[in-house]
Amino acid sequence: MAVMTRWLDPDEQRTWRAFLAASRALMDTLDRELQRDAGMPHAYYEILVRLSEAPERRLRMSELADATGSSRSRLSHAVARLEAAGWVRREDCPTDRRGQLARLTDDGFATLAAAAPGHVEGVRRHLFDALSPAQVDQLRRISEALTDHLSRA
Amino acid sequence: MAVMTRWLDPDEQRTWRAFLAASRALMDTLDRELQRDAGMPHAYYEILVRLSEAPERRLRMSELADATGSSRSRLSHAVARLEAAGWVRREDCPTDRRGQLARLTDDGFATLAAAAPGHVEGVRRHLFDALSPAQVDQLRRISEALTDHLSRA
DNA sequence: GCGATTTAGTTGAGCATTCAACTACTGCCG
DNA sequence: CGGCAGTAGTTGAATGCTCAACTAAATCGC
Repeated sequence: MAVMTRWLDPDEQRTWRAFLAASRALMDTLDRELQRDAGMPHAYYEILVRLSEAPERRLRMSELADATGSSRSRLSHAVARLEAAGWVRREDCPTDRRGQLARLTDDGFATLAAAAPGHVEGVRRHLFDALSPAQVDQLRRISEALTDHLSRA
Repeated sequence: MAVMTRWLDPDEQRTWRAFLAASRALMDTLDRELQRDAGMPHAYYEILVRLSEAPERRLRMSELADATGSSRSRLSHAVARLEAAGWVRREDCPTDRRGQLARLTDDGFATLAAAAPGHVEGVRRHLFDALSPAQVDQLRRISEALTDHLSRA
């Protein structure tokens, strides 16, 4: 049962490679800036952001994993590092003895607050300043369609 | 000299997070598929693709690094692994004694040829099938604007 | 043509991520 | 109740990436 491959036509090829190059370049740039200015990779910054927005600045490990689009294992390792840095503390979950809560410490919050302006400025300069308002809107719709599609599969 | 941070408004925030989630989910999915089906990460696949398209299936290390948007160091490590797998061979550059050429072996080409249909199918299913033709066009323009902007900075 | 700078590429250490295996607890179904 | 499938999270090994330091060769400037 030889199934014909639906190859990419030249336009699709160009789009795919452009997307690949752009998203990689953007993430690499932001990651490098954040590492330089705040001493943490972007993935860790995101974890701190999500915690800072949660009630009492704490979340179940699995909710945090979902929120950051990370695997359980990755999050476990990451939180271990963040805990060693003093930015996060682990707490037992009162309602489920298997569960753990990650809580953002004051120190972690302060570190995040110090890093945020520089990082936001980076996102603006490298992403939004390159796009028209219409393109920003298009990018949002495209991204949401993509996420939606991927989560259905 | 306190410079006001240009914070993201709610729309921008939403766009940024959607983009982050979508590109990460897409790349993770394709990476996992490629690892499962071809035993290599997406970055390595890309290296093989670029080599396969080059005259005599070989390129200078630095051109290959540029083509794949990778650092010199990363490429060195990657080619070392690809060489160990028997998919790439290093050759001395005849015109610059500092230089190295990476050449795709027949075995590497065969491996690539075997992996390509599945991977292309994945790109189509996870990316293009989720978007309208207009969105594909928008995504290309956005990506090209972004790359252009980033390379100027 | 000779020293200083730049460019090409590699290397090793340290960090991040993945995968698979594992423990411990919950909740369901008989 | 008792067993058992599913869920929560961790761990260690293997892999890949980053950064900084390094070697070696080309090129620039005088």
